[in-house]
Amino acid sequence: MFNPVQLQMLRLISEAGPLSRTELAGRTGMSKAAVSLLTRELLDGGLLAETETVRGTGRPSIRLGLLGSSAHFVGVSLVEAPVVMVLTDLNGKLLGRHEIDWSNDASEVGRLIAAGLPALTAGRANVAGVGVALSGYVDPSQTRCLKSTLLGWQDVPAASLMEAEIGLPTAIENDAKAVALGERLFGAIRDKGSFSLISVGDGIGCGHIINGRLYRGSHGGAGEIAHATIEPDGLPCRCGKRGCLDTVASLMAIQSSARTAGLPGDVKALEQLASNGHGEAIAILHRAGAALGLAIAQIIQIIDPERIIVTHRHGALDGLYGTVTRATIEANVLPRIAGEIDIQFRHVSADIWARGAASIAADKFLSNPVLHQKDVV
Amino acid sequence: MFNPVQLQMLRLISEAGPLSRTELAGRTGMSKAAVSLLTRELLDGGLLAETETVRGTGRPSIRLGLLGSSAHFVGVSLVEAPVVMVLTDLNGKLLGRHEIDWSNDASEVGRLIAAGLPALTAGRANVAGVGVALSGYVDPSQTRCLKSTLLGWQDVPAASLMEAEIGLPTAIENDAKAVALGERLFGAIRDKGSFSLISVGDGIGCGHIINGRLYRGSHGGAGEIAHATIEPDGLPCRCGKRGCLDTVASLMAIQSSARTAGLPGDVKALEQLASNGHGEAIAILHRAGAALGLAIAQIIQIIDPERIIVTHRHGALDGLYGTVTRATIEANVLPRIAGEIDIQFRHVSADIWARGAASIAADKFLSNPVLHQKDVV
DNA sequence: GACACTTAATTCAACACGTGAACCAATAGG
DNA sequence: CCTATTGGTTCACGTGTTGAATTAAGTGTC
Repeated sequence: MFNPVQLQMLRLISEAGPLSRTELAGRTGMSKAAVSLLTRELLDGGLLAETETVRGTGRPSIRLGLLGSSAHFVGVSLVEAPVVMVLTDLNGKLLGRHEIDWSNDASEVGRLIAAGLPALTAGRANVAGVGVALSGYVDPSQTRCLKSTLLGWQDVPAASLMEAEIGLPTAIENDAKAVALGERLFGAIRDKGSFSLISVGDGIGCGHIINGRLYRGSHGGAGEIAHATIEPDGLPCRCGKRGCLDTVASLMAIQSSARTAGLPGDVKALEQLASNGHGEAIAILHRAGAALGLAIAQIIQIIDPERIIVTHRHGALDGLYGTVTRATIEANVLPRIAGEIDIQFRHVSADIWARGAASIAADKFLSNPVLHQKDVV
Repeated sequence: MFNPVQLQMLRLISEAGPLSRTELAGRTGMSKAAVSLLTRELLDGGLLAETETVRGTGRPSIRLGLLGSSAHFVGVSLVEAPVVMVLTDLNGKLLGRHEIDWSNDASEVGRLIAAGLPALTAGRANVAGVGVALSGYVDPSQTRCLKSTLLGWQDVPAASLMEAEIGLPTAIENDAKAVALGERLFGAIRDKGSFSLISVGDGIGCGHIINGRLYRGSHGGAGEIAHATIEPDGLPCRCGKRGCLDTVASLMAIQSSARTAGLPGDVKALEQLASNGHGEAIAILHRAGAALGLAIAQIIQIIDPERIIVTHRHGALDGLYGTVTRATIEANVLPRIAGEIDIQFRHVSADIWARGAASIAADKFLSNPVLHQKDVV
């Protein structure tokens, strides 16, 4: 339908915001004549719209922006209960939110999603696709779940099963990878650079964006730092190994350690105790921070990204845990690199998974912008 | 000069060996008509040649292969003394070898290279470029050395300085990255996949090929596992940190540990002692293997490559060291991933650096196949 | 306020490139 | 010797892109 240069234009505008035709000509390397023709098709197709006119010397330039309403995306988080569905537009703007029941049966999930769609979309048409984030490994085509312990899946064609119920193009992806892509496509870091996003929650996940593209690894296993060995001969992990990052630094692990020590499992309470000088609380948080920091340092040493983003909920990294994490990164990365890397800690809400999932659908749409029949249901 | 499709054809043939025009049409997506025209230019330009005719049913197909002699590359290893220069053709075939004096002055190195060229090339024309491998960080344009402890360089425009003396396009690259690219371009793994190459020698280096391309990292620091922390609170390292892989697993570190224990510094001798049950020798080698294995496991968990190649000299990894390395990798990678990854240990000679360096020049040539004036010096 | 100047965007004839279909070439097998 | 089969070439044609000219829409100046 659209040619590769047009797709490139959509990506450029998605990254940089509205651009004038002349700017597009410069960035794509096409002539102004070509841009004029190609953008006309995109305008006619309803994907772009003239947003603002910028005045300077000479004729004002007209910025062309993505027409958000040209396509909507549904993102579903199968990461935890309740299952959150969100609706976004092409710019990543959140337009709706809906919760549905949990299920670990793919077809049933599909039915629940389908049933939730009317409430979510509130009559909005142009839903271009559905993305589902889940904990586990996903194949390169983003249709089969190779393995998910949480869902009890092993080589399940989950996307196909759901798609059969939903009637819209559906793709699945690993939760952390979806969040990383969400940051690239819908978030603050929309450039062609490289970053790794580490999400700290009940578990720990990581997704890499390399040269602007989601890097999934050869077996969908890139970024599996939760089961990287951080403490050789450490605690046994449910994965069968020992001393995995997950056994020390995840909120679940911290909670478990705290309870064993007769302390409250809540991280905030633990941080409070630590700030009052409670030795055991300090030890638990220090150990978690040291482990997470070491793992992040390994990532930096191995792939040297431009940025590291650590997302956390409930302010989990606002206290000692975060401080030790930062200090440990600093101490275990070569100084000349450490100074160059932008490390951000960021609060996020529970909806981050669903938004990331929506970005999976949006990414597919930007590679093949076809609107489907179900528009006017 | 040549269009992108023609460059793609050169890469395809470099990867897969000689291909017929029909095969090229299939792989590039071009029509047979286009391939016929485009290959003719490449044949006329002297880059391709008809190599063999394959008979089957129907008209035999004529394979087109890279004409090795169409371009020659000089690779120089500034990694250790003596400085080795090699001459290769476009297929990576070694055509010459020459040693020159060591210097850490870039212009002087340039003069030494220039002086060595006649002996190396032995009258062969079409030298398209020079690549130099060195220990340190190199900028993305492969012209400036940002930092090299060994050479005492800090932000030195080394490639430009050398080029001024040599009169041929010259590029520099980190040693391990050059070796990894050499494997991709000249070696056994010429596909578009992903692998990490770990080179174990006096020091330890690592280069990543991701989706068929050298991944350098945002600051040229990808793969710096030598200074990844493997033993927190371990021995101090010259980089200022503690417990770096380099302090435990490099041949230098092993040698140093052995001498401290009053044992021979040679790895072979140490392996011999270990196989006779010498406790201290076993401990040193075991510790090295555990460290290297853990570092490789981290790489696998973080980037999930298709392959890991560990290169070593003097058979350093043939004994206990290698055995422990393998076992440690196995024990610290998620089983479902471990089983999927091809891990190879490979003996290499000292010329591997220079050959890798030549591949840097070859890679540039394949992106812009222009032969330069100096041909007929 | 008329005019020159500047930059954005469009139009249009010219053209380069890739394609499909037909054609020629070279072999194996009957 | 004929046919089937596959590889490779030729050529008229169409599509998509370009450069130059043109139109458009402003600002700054005297």
